Amino acid sequence: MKYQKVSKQSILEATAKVIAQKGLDKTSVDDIIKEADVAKGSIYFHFKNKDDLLISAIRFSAETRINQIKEALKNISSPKEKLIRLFKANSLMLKQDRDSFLMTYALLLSSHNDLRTHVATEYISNYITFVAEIINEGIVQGEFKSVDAKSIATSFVIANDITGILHFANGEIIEPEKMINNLFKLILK
Amino acid sequence: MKYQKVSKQSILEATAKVIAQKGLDKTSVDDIIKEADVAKGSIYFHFKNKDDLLISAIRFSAETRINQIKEALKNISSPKEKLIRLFKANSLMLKQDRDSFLMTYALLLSSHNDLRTHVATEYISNYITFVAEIINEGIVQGEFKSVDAKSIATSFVIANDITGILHFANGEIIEPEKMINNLFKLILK
Amino acid sequence: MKYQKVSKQSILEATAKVIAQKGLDKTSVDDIIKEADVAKGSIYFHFKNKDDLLISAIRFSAETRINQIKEALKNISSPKEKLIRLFKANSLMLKQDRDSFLMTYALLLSSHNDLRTHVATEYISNYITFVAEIINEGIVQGEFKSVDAKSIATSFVIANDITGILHFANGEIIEPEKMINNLFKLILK
Amino acid sequence: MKYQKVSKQSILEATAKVIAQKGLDKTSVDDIIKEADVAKGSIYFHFKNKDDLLISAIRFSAETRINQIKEALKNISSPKEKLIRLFKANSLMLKQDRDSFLMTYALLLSSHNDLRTHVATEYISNYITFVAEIINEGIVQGEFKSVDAKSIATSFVIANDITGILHFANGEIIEPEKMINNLFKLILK
DNA sequence: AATGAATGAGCTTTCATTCAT
DNA sequence: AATGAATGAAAGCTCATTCAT
Repeated sequence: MKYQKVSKQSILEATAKVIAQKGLDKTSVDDIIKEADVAKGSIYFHFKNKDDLLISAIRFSAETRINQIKEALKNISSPKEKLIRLFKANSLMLKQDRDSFLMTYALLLSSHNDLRTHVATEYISNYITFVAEIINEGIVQGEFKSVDAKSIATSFVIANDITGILHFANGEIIEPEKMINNLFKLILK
Repeated sequence: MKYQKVSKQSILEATAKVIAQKGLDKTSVDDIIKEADVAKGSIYFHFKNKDDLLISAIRFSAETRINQIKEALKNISSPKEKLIRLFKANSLMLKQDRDSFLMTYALLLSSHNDLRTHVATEYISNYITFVAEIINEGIVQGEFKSVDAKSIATSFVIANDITGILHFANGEIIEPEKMINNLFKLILK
Repeated sequence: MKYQKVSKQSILEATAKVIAQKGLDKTSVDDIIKEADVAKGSIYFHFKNKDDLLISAIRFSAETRINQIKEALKNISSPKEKLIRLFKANSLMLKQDRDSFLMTYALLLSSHNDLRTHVATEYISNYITFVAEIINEGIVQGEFKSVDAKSIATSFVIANDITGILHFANGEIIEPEKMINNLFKLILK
Repeated sequence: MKYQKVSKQSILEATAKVIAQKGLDKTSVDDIIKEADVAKGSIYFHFKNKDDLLISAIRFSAETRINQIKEALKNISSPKEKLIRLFKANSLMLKQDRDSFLMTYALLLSSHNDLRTHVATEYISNYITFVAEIINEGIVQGEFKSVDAKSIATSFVIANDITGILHFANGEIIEPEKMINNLFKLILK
């Protein structure tokens, strides 16, 4: 391999892919450089250390997901319709890249009070706030019952993601779509 | 330290504590023996290897929790009352022993399709089934609306546990009790 | 290699030998374990890190030297005779194990204000003080002129060691024995 | 930073400074480029490799020092006065640029029989020869006792430099000026 | 049963050197 | 000439596991 240009983003994508394949705690820097086809030193030129790389990769994935969701909701005005589309988009992404979700939650639960947790919590907090806003719109517009938006948003988002991760790992847990539909009915007027 | 009797249970508790403190992938056998105050060899006398220890620790914590919950519900007949007590007991345990919950979910999300995931999923499956049965009773007895019990149970259990773990790590996520109350209202007749 | 007993001292000796062969900055832990015939992990069981090992090895060598010197002076009462014997013993050791001296001074000059310098300075300080005491005795007993013992001791010890190290590396620098004899004459009455 | 002219001299000075600060075996090319504020490639344009840089740095420092000394002795005829001035100039340089002395001796003692040692020894040899000539002049002119000039010169130079380096690092070793004065008295008629 | 020193594969990281720009 | 991203061999270190006591 000879002095090719290394892009930070391609390292991040390779990292996310390897984490997806091997799991967070079994991913080695060697795996990543093989996948990204870069020299080991290049990793450490672009990232402070392995943890920095892992966190950056997961943040990158999470941001990509959020952006895709927001893209899917453009031009939709009905909050009800928005929520339906949002969870549909989320489910689709879960099926296509379950590992990206797994990574985020694994990171979230990998320890606490440090940078890792902070990055993962940030994503989930943002996501919940975004969903809560839609629910509040729906309440104002009369589509949804008068519920506590934050509570509902929190349970929807977390239950949906985790159920999705587990369902696609083994059939013991029910389909997230079925679950979310049944929850959804409860807040519809 | 000289030839003390080693209790398996104290190793399991130490394991849960260390994983909760340091995160799954940063927990070493050395950390565990320091916390448990036993010799390294003793770990390998009582457990086949590190993974066996981790899995045993999930099983132990999960069984302890389930038993405590069942104990708390003895002699209660109203399904509504049962659910209230169940989530109260769960919250109490979360506050007292967040470590054990964190470990269970950390292992659940630590990798793919292996024994760890299986054991953790088993616990959650059992728990969900138990809650779903109570909900079904409540529907039959007319205390709850006619909902899909499995869906509701799944979302309640998962949202409650994860929200609890996150809430007590940092204030960014709402209180699990508040959330579960607001969810609960939705299924009450 | 199978679970043999590892002695700390044999590691220290092997380390000193490797430093002697390769030089302080080219000595790797791999070199040391090959020489000592122990596993890498054993090094890190007995020493905090590589620097700790190097410093310990050099301290060990320095102490051994000082003890040999003191041994050589036992039962001698004349300060003049003591000094002669001391520098003879020192020269002998220098010829036999020039590298042990080299190590000490390399460490001394390898950086400053940290543990390394402290250890090396300690040895030299002790040695100088020891020589100064002999000179003072000699002054009192009338064998030596009335000189500043500390100044003379410092110059004798340092000039002798460094000249020895350099002389035995290449002939460009004069023999330490010749030099010290000529210095010695200057303080004799 | 964009296309500034790189001066070889500033790299050499930075090298001496970094080695003095961090010690020879902990000095990296990265440290040097940061100190010199030049690009990494520029080092390898001006020097064949790291060892070439180190050797050039000794040469540069040594030549600078020798020239300064010779400058200080111009127009002085008395050997006694010459020696006094020489050690005064040396002491001044040591105080002002201890780095350069430390580097020279660190490299001198860094390994065996290689180019580094040779270059450093060359400097010391030259210096000793220069001092010995002055002493011989002094003997001829009747200012000094009839001593072995080379022996005295060797001990003066080495003891003075090393004592100086050590004294200014920590107070445990006596002042070089005090020491050299006491030595000086011994050869005065 | 319990202990803890010993093992070594495999990990993360460093760093002298190269080279496209 | 100068720059700094890219390279990869080699370094230091960790840690699950073994086993003599």
